[in-house]
Amino acid sequence: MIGLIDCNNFYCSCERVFNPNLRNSPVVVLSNNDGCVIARSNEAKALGIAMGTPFYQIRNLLETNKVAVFSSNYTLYGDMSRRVMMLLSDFSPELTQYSIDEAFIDLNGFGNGEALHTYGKKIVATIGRGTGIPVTMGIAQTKTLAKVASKYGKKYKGYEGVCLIDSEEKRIKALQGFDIADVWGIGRKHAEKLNYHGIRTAWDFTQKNESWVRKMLTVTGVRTWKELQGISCIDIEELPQKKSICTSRSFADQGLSELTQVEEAVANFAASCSRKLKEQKSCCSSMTVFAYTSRFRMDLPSHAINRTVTFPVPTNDQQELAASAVRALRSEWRKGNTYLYKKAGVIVWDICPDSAIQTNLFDTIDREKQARLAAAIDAINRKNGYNTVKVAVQGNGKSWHLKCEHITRQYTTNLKEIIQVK
DNA sequence: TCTGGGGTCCTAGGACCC
DNA sequence: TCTGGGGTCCTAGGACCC
Repeated sequence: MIGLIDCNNFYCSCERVFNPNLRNSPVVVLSNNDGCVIARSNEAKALGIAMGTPFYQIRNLLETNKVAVFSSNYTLYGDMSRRVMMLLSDFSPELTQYSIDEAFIDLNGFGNGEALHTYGKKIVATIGRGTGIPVTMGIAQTKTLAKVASKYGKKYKGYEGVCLIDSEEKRIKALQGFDIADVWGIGRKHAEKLNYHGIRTAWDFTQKNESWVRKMLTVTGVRTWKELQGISCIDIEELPQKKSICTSRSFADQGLSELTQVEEAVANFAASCSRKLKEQKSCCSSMTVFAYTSRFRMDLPSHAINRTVTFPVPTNDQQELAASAVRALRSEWRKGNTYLYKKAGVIVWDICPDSAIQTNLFDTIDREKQARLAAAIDAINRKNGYNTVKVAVQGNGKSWHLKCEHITRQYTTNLKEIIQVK
């Protein structure tokens, strides 16, 4: 059996831990730049606030209903997630973290029926007590069925946070009452397609034959189809290395029009990619720099910059990445350019371990010297904070900024911002 | 006026090889 | 007039996830 532990309305719950007076009132958390709603408490969902709604469109609704609004505080959420996962790891030798707020655990050998149910309740209670984050657990034979179970667990209070699908009768009943669009792996497009063919519930879907499913939804659809029947076939490995790493941001208000502004942004995104590469001990061989105008402003001229460069030798060097990103941007920048760029980013690809680098006979950089410099810079930054030492082109942070007018403190990761008791 | 960020996997089609 | 057969590799785009 497999258990799925899913934190309820995770970002909202994190904020509530430090603002307990909000425990029973509506809360939303906004995306970067205070752009869209990306997390909602149950009370906020009940007000009809949809996921992804632009903030400005519902500002009045939020005020009228006294909804607490927070800018996203990823430092806080990341740390709370770490705490949840740490507690959870005590309950099973096999834990696979699937996202910031979800993990699968292997429950084989932990009994069945009532015993398993009791064990689940113990997990939910322990995490709730240890972190203040409410979680729901779904238990079933496959990951996809565990997802189904956890949705039932969230929907009906009677389950007290743990829903178990452990018999053929329960499986059939669960699938018959489950909208196909809510199945893990079935997105909007696939749901439309299946609806068109008369499939409304997960059960309807399981009644089709394999070749039909393959034709409609390719091999990934077949996996979902099998999993719903209790045949486990989705493997989620702890990804040892990411295959691509991206850092991108939207810019506040209308966007940026000056080359120097976008350069500064792109240099910082490249530096962030360098840091992420180093965290997973890897280097990249190519990089894409992109910038584009707002896709919503039909009244303004639109433009997209997208340039990929390759490196002679795989690298994670902050200076090399930042310099290359800026060069790539400049090479695409049109003279007299007056576009308003709303978003930009840097992606690094072709990632390999930093221990297995193929050197280049025609390399012009003294890599040993550069590595010593980078190590010195990293050491200073580790001690004094990220970006204490940086490349000049990264600027002073004044050329562009993110909007985050409702951000809370870093309660758990910064001593200066620790919670105060009156 | 204002509309997020970061990933993975699969397929079709083009370029290229002999 | 008529133009093969069988591969591999790469990329862009579309689908999905949170």
